[in-house]
Amino acid sequence: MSKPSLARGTRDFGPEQMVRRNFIFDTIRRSFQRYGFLPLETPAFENLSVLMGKYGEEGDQLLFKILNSGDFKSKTNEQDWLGPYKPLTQKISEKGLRYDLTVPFARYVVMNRGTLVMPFKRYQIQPVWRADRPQRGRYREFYQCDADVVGTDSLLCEAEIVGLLHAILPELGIQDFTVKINNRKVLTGIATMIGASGQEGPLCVAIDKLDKIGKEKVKEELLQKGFHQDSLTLLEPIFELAHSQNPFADLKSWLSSSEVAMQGIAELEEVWKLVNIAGIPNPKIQFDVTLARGLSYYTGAIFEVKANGVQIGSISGGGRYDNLTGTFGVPGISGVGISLGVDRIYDVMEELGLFPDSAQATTQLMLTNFDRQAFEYGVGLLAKLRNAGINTEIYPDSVKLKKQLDYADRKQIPYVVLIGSEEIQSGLLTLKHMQTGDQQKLDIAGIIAALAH
RNA sequence: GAGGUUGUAGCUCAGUUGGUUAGAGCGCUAGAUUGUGGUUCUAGAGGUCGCGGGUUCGAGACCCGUCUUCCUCCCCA
Repeated sequence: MSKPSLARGTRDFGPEQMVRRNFIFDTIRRSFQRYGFLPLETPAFENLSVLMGKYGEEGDQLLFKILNSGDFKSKTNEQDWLGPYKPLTQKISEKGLRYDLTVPFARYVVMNRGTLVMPFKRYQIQPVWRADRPQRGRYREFYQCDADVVGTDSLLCEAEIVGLLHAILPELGIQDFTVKINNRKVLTGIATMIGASGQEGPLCVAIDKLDKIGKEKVKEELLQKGFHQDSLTLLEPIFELAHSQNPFADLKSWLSSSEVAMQGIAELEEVWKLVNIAGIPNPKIQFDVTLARGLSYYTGAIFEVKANGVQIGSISGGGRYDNLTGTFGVPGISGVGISLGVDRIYDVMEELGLFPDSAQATTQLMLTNFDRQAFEYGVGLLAKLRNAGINTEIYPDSVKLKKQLDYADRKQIPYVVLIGSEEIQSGLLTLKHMQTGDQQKLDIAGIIAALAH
């Protein structure tokens, strides 16, 4: 009785949207394969033990948890229901919807490490779910397109990611974008340097907002989070780096005492070098110390891609994680990957008017029919036309011609064939071009020839 | 998770300080046109006013709750 509705933050994709989305998926998939990545799919939901603790506290909260089926209540006692919700959640929910594709991938690698060809390169295009508040460009169900390499420390992988992005985005029509790159090791070094070792989490979150809220607000936030005034003084050089001509050199002199930071800088320089050798013309990469990213598992390079000229969050993000498989008991497998957000890319393309109009019509030719006899005659022609490579359909009811033509018009079908008793007798069918209204009498071979080119 | 905002026909929206039978445009259906769509004309169908309570003689309008929309935080694709 009640009106149907969509769950919050979810959407249907109609035929028109799907044609466009498939264009994006196909483009991304083609490039992934061209770079040697193999396809993988994992289940929509995982055991919570796999998911929990991988995305930080915030992430755990944003996980969609699945209520145990059956009598979940029987395994709890009265005290569970009186106490806080988190311990109770653990007792009544053991599974959750995946939050990203990287963690399930790490799980897969660990479970199949004996059989995988290392380094293992996989791509994965599937929806993920997050229980946060929907906004523009933010949904509770959305698709990610991931490409990851595990089992090698080579910084070529980082450079290849830059290459991938420079292959995919322009092919979608997105010419003006920036690949922001940073390295977690640099951030770790900075944290140690200012005497806030181990505090890079909150430090990153605050620094990340520099270009949004400005230097003073960042300092304010850090003080609130318990950083000492001395730390802030030591942190001062970071604010100059944003405008630096040669940021790597400045970083090196500032952080010379930190071994970790120096390694991070060396990695960054190597990535820049490899990108140049790889010959990507005019690479749109930018070093950004303030780039932090909240996902807690990153340990090396960090990426984020912004489409310029639109008010939509980042369309892609990624980085290197040294110990993601370690949390599943198999340390020492380093990985690096990138994730493209199809839904945001769609929004960007729509805002920039990058979708071609034509992509929509799939039917090229429709047969009309005036009566039962014409209907049967038309049905008999379908295979011939389709075998000739023409996307063909016949109107399924012998209703008024007006209605049939109206249908063809609305579906933007370019050609219609009129079949009546006259046509059946002569074998000459009327081919009508919907846009111009031109009609000509042709036999079936003539129609196929007319539509062939 | 915090704060704000929105919801009336399939769509976009009117609806006065609470007052009788809730409107328009577009779209839809049928006809004008028994073998010709996109233009025009005519007629028609379509609404538990998001949902649930409350105030009132009377609620689309006021109050409370809830869901949803969009926005700012938080965080992210």
